[in-house]
Amino acid sequence: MAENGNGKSRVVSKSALRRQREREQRYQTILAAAEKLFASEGYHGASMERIAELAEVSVGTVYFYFKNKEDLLLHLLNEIAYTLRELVGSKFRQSDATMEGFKNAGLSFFSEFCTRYPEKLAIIFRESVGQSPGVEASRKAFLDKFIGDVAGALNRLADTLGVSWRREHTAEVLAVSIVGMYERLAYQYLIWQDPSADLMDIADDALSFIEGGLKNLWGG
Amino acid sequence: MAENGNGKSRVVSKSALRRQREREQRYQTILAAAEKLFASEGYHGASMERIAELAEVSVGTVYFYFKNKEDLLLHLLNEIAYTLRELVGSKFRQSDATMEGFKNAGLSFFSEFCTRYPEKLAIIFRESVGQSPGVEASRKAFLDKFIGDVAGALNRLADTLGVSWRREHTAEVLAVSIVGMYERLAYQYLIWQDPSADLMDIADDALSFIEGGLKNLWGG
Amino acid sequence: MAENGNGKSRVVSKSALRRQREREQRYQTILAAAEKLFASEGYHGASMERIAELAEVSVGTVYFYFKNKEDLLLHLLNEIAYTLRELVGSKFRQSDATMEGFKNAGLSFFSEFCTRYPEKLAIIFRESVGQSPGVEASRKAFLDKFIGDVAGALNRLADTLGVSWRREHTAEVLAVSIVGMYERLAYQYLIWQDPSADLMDIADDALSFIEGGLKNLWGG
Amino acid sequence: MAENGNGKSRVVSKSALRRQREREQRYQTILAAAEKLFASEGYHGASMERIAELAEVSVGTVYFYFKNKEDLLLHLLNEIAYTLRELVGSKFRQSDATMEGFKNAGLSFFSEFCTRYPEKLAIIFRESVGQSPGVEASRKAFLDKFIGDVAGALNRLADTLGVSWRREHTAEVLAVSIVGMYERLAYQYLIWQDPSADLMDIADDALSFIEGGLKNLWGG
DNA sequence: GATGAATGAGCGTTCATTCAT
DNA sequence: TATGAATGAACGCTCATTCAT
Repeated sequence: MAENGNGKSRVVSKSALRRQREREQRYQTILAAAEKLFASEGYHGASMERIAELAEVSVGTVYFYFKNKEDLLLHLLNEIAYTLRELVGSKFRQSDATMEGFKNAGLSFFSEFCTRYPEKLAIIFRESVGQSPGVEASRKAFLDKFIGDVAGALNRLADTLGVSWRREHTAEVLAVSIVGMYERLAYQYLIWQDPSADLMDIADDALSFIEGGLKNLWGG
Repeated sequence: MAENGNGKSRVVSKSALRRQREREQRYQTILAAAEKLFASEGYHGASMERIAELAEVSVGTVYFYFKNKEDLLLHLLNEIAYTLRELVGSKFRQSDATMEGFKNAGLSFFSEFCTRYPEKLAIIFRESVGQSPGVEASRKAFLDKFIGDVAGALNRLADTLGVSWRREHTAEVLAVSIVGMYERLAYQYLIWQDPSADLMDIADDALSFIEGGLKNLWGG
Repeated sequence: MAENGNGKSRVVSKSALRRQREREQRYQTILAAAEKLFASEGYHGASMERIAELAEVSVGTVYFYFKNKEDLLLHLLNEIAYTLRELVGSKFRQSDATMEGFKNAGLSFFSEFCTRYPEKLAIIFRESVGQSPGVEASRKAFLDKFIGDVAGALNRLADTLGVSWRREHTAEVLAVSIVGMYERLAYQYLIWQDPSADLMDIADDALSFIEGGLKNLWGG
Repeated sequence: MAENGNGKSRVVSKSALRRQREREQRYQTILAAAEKLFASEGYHGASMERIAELAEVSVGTVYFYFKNKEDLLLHLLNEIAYTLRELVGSKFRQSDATMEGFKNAGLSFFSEFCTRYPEKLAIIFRESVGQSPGVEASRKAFLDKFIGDVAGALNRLADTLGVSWRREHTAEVLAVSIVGMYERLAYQYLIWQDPSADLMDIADDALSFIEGGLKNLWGG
């Protein structure tokens, strides 16, 4: 439309685009308000009214963008899960099949995600736990994919080294274990307490531990 | 009182004892009802009335034994935490400073706790997450102690082998990591899905991984 | 229990009875408040809070006695239906198979029910119309029974006179018609306007009309 | 305007006419959508958004044509009332002062209105009952006119037969009664249940009953 | 004229908690 | 001690209505 000479049509197009942009912005504003409040007051502690207030819209508007409170958490969760996989999962998927790459991917969980987005961390590992079957399903879907990212990297590592796993599910079990380690370390040292030691030292210890565990399995 | 010759006092004593016993029983009945309902309906999904109903007492009675709903969860959590440390933490504390002992202690988490008490598992790792500052504090206190159990075993292992940690907090970090592994493995394979592979194989993979990680750290 | 000499047991019995009485009274108080408000503000216009206020109880108490707003209307409707059948339907059921008895029964609809209970009249013929499938079903159930009362009287009249109906459903159709007459007359002259003529004259006209219709059918 | 030679004005006129036609069409489309939804979901169950959706216009457009929801019901009600008086009331008004004509007019209520427009039937006798003072007033206005149609026919019948009424309001009372009969018969056998007997048999029974009632009153 | 995003008062309902008996 | 009826604050949610575009 922008190509033809019709001024009006261009105007329409412009205003439609602007409306689209505003719509997207409002959606994000509400999501951001929910993120902030869910993290600080807890999912149940944050009322829809307070979320609307913080987003500077009316309750009705929140319900215009999200079906209900659970839907809001669900979308927030998916957004966070996407961010986490974008920042960290992608590192595992792109890792160059070296131990160094694998460790760096793990490191990015702490440096790129946890410290930069403590609220997202709190929501994905604390607020969304056990809230409802739907949310739990979404959490599982995310974790399965994230575990898949890690397992994929492990498999590529094994391939490169020409070694194989002890059992069919070993790679998956290790991926689950590694994700569990990351999760609890973040919970312990970032949600529950400030890291008394430097977080990078903590990550380094954990990653060396993982590296050793893998090397040993592979007869290193 | 029961020792003196006063018949009446002995009777009183008897009935006092009986009352004491009944009291304790009621307390446990309510706790058991809460455990069942929290695990199946979720903490928020289980109302005090339904808990009272299942325990075959009135709501008022529940409030006689527990200050409020959070207090009920708190006591339940502590009971479960006690059981878990009794069954598993004790193994770490008593481990004979051999790798075998350390692994067996880890194994008992799955065989003695998770499979035998799936409801306790759901409550401690799902239902009590992020419910309130008080509950979080209780969860943290438990996990700190449990992590201490594991760290203690690690330290004894290191002593025996005559090796030392890379950093001051390394043992703690590893303990946190190991507990995180256990937690997520249990969540993944027991709360979210039936283990497609045999649970003992899963535990064996994880424990070998841990063993390797430690050995490697220690220049094994 | 009151028979044995045990004073305490009598006391318990007394207080239990009193509680029972109070319970019943509260139930009736709430029902009465709802009747008043539904009649004056309409079913949708009357909020649960206002009903509670008028009954001098809390909202929670209303919900203790009634599952929800529809349930409240349903119970009210049934109570009113019972009253109506007690006052009027019974007259039809007991009518002595004379035209006089039949007409007197019809008269009692106006004199015993409509004028004495204008609020019940408004609820059963106005407020409960088309409110929900459940309420509609209850209304139908009541009307079917009431129509049955009238049809029964008609059949007894016919028997006595040794006449038979033109068709299988004629008695029912006439009963439906007669009930419809009563209903609309009451709506017109008592809900919508004060009877410009004397209500008893109106009833007399209608009843003579009915009498004539029946006589004529029977070759009178 | 279309008559003058001004081409432009004719074009304007044409488009003005077209616009006028479209306007009328939109109005009717919305009314039809409301009729359908009020009948199937109930007045309160049908939201303005769903009505707009079904009419394939926006909510704003509905509010352009109708002041508010009550206004929409009011217009719908008047439209239906007009149809009913057109189809049935007119028969009473035009009845040739014979009993046959009077009965045929009554018959047309069932054959021309109820069976052909079950949704209109539901709205006028169920959905618009007790919705608001304004709607009740409109309902009353319609029924008064309809009752007037019937009363007029009755009066002409009486005139022809050279008989007079027992009382001043007798004709009106009978008209109200007859309308009530029709209303409830339709509600009972068309809204609540399929007629187990043939509807025309039902109507025939009712009309014979009426005929007899009248004849008898007039010393027939 | 038409749009549809935005509003917000108001609703029905829940449930942890209390307290007279 | 035990009861369970009573409380009422607080919640999630709806939907008729408005108005800038």
